[in-house]
Amino acid sequence: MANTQARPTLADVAARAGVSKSLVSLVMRGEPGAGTDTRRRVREAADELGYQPDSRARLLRSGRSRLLGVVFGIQHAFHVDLVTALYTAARDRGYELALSAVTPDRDEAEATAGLLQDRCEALIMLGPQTPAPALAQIATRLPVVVLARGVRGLDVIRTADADGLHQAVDHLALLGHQRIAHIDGGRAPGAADRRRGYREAMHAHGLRRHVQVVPGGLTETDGATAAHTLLDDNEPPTAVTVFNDRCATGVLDVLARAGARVPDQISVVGFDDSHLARLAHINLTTIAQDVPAMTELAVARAVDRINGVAVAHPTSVVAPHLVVRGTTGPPPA
Amino acid sequence: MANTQARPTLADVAARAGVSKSLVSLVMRGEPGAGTDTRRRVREAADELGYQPDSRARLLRSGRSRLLGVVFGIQHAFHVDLVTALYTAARDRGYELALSAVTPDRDEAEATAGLLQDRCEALIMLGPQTPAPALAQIATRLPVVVLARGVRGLDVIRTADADGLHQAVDHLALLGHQRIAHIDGGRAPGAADRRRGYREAMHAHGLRRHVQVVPGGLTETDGATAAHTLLDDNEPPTAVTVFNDRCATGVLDVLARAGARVPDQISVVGFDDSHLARLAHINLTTIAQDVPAMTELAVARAVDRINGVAVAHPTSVVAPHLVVRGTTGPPPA
DNA sequence: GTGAAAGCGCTAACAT
DNA sequence: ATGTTAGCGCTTTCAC
Repeated sequence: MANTQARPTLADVAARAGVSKSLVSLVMRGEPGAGTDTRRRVREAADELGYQPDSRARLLRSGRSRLLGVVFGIQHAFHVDLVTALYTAARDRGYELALSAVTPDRDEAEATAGLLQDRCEALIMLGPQTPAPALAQIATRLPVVVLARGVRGLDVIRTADADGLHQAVDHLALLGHQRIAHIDGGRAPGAADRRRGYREAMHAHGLRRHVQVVPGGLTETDGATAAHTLLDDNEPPTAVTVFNDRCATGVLDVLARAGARVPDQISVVGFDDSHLARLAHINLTTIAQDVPAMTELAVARAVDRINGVAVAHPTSVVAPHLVVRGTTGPPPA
Repeated sequence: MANTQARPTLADVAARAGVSKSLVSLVMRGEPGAGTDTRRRVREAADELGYQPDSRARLLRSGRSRLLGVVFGIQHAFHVDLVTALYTAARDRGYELALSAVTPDRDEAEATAGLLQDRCEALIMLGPQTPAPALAQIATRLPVVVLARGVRGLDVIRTADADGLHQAVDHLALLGHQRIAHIDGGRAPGAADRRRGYREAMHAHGLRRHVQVVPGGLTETDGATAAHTLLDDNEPPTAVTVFNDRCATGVLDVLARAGARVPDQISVVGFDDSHLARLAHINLTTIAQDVPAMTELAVARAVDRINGVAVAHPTSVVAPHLVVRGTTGPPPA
């Protein structure tokens, strides 16, 4: 249970195989320039000793870490989805991820500082709350790519939030809904754009007088509160678009307890298509953010910056799309 | 936006402050042995240059990383709670966390391999699925602490799962319930012990003939399925203990949709006291795992092993406790 | 209280 | 195809 023996080094392997360190180095990295027989002997020696290269030393010497730092909110369902996809995207381009979580007890500054010391080659920040100037300051030291939040002058990958709400309202209007409300995300990243999209779409459908924006937020609790507000209404809406899926589950929960049948009495549309929405018993109609596209763009952008490739447009906007599931239907007769 | 300038090194700071590298090294680490005035000058020079020590070089030289590797399932609500607390526990002992997530596309072996290369001084694995022999193999290379799963011969920190279910059944029996069912966790870590605790407690209360174990699982979907099974019953139970909170939310959701009032018609008890259970609209009565105690023990154990401290008992068991919220009450008359 | 020198494990540049 | 040398940025002796 104790690990008393010191780890073998490259020199140990070299001695055992009877060759120089350089050869071992080449073989371990799979580079050409070593004879077939030498190759085999080195491999054997390494296996026998249980040798594992020390990435710190390796990266210190080569001057690169091939590490992308990721700052994310571990409590956010959608961030979890993004991180999952980022792992894949990074691996495809030969990079590793260094995760640094924001928790109630560990703020963004602390999470970011850790990654800077690890000599990540770039930072990918998910929906950061850090003020734009502070982000810009960090960006003078290494490339920073911001995901899911708009920040002027920085590399940003984001969803066409307003467009998403157009799609949501279009869908509901087509089903025949008129009294369509929006539970918004307050100051959360993307909330302003989604609110705007909702308003524009309502206007476009001639439903201006039915516009109703209810204060909400990012969490289940925010959704629950907003749902109570809606139910207290004399003439509650027949459909509601919600800032995100997590908030929408709070809404659904309160509706179910109040005996309001979904979608017969009221339709609900979420946003994100996070894993929450796909759960069989939730089965939420939602606006899907294109996670694979966003994460691949984010990694690609980070790598481009690392390599000094010129970038035409710092902001990339990804189209969302409607996913119809079980929480939307025609309005009650 | 490009980071053209090279990062400043310790030598740069030394030159700027007009002192030797050694002094700068001392000051940056907050070690004693430098004059007050020198200290100030060094600090200034470092700030002006925006110097950040290179952790790789630092650790390479000192032979230590002060890094604890954590392998966790990013999709699991309870793991998220544990990671959050681990950050705090590690910081209190002067360690950092290196996170490596298990995702649908990235298995435990891959997550673990990454951390081994980073020269973590110990590994903390949350509810690992890796077979015991493979874990033991890793443990020959560095200290491994397993959280939330029992593994013979390894360092384990776990909750007294059976005891937790005793408390749940006691609570329900005291309220007057007799037909108490258990939705189990299948092959999940801890599931067998919780099932056993349920059976024992039912026997202790003379409710042997009411024992009913329904197949469940870890996720919301598993809970939803199990709830349907219960509702199809001729004589459904008046109370149900569920493997974990996540699964319990699925149960609650289905019950609400079916018009079953909680707790008037049926009481529900979860397990974990994850952040899910505390949400105002869920308000789930549950068996709380003592997350601060578990994480502190885990970090303490890892640090003890790193320092070669003798450990009397490899397995530490932490007591859970009942948290009564809104989903339990007396059985229907 | 301060500085000079050695070297952590590895890769890169230059031999042979 | 193989070996030798230097040095990444830092901490650690050991002098002064």
